[in-house]
Amino acid sequence: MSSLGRPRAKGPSTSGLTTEQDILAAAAHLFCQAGYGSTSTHKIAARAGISQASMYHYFPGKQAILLRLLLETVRPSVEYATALAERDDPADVRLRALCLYDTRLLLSGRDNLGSLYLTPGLDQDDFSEFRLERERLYEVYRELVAGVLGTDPETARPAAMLVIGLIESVILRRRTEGEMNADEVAPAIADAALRILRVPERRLLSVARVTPEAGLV
Amino acid sequence: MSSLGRPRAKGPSTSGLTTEQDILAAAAHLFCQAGYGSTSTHKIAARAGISQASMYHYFPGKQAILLRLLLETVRPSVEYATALAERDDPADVRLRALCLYDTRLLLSGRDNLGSLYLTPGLDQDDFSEFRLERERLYEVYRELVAGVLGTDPETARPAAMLVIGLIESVILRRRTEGEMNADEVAPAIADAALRILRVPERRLLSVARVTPEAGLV
DNA sequence: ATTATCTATAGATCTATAGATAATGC
DNA sequence: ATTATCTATAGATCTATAGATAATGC
Repeated sequence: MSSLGRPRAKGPSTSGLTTEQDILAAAAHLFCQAGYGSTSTHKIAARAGISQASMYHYFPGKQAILLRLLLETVRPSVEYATALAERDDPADVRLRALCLYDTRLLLSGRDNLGSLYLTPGLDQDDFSEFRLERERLYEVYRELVAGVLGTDPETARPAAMLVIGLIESVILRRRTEGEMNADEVAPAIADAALRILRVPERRLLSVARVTPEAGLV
Repeated sequence: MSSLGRPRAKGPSTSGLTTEQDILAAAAHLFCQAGYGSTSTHKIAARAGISQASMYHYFPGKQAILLRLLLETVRPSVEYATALAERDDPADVRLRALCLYDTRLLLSGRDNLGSLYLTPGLDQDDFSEFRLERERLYEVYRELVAGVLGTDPETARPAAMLVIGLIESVILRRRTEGEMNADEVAPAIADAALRILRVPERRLLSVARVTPEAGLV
């Protein structure tokens, strides 16, 4: 823990994190609480325990911080999904696992990081990297839904959007209702996703049996 | 159309709306595009065709504008829902009608006004009036879902949240995917809502038959 | 020498108010 | 006289940069 550079005016970080991580954590909290637009670089720096100017040593601006947070949030999902896509379990089993995983992810963590997806302006060029990752995730959903329905992925698009919408609705729900018990909510969401796709109730029972609550992979 | 007061510097409103409505429309557009926090009173005024200071003649600040927009968006839903709650059609028929109505409402209008529900900070005191209205709407959902499930409304709460989440997911979808055909999406959402509640497929067919696409009431 | 931080600050922007002004109404 | 607007502006805040400084590394 030798510390290079001039020491912080307000004392060293007590978080045990790097300064970059302190900044990301501070921004995550403020973006989720007050919103991206209402959060100034000064407030982020203050919460991270550094001066406003020091932030620019790590990020060229607020936008770059948001992009990093978005990527860090979507990437675990994409990785899990692409791993799932290569397995040969039945499609409904894999889809249920993905729903469980994503719902848990959205309900986990101290801040409602999923709510960053709701930030206006993500259709701007600067966020194309995030949009691309998200598109990869959506693609896996389409493939799995296609597998369940017995159609091709393009035909499955509207149904997949219903499923994705249901999953992402936990972001809004966490916002309005506060914290929830993921072990109750996640299976309820996953089952609802399969019901939307008309998976019969008796099939649901056996799918639930082979999906360990921890998810596959 | 006699016009009281000093004329606007940039010429009279071409919208045919009152100045108050011009302000609300301008704010709606900017809040939805750039987000509440990133929208200044100056930008709102500029889009409304008045000076920044003139805005304060109509609203004490940005927050009051947001509140008005939120109330104007949620109230039609609440009215439709409470009217529905008093009818004696079967619960599944009424729930389907409400889902159709709300989905259509969220998909209608030039701006994605539903996305204002996603604004951080609505848990602040200043928005209690909006939260109360929204709670009234949610209550009707719980009653109708309870009717479908044959339980009491409190027991129906988790299932109702799934349905509400599904409906509200069209806000996110409109944000990410752009405009959609409400006549395709709304029935798909409504049917999915009933499937989540395990309404059997054959019952769905007859429910769809008695729900005129325009909804009840 | 290198690094991570700092302080200071210019210039932009933003909010909210004071007070003037250009219409109509009486 | 009343009203809806305006212009002007004080004071706060915000972003981004320049340049200084207090550590460690060599």
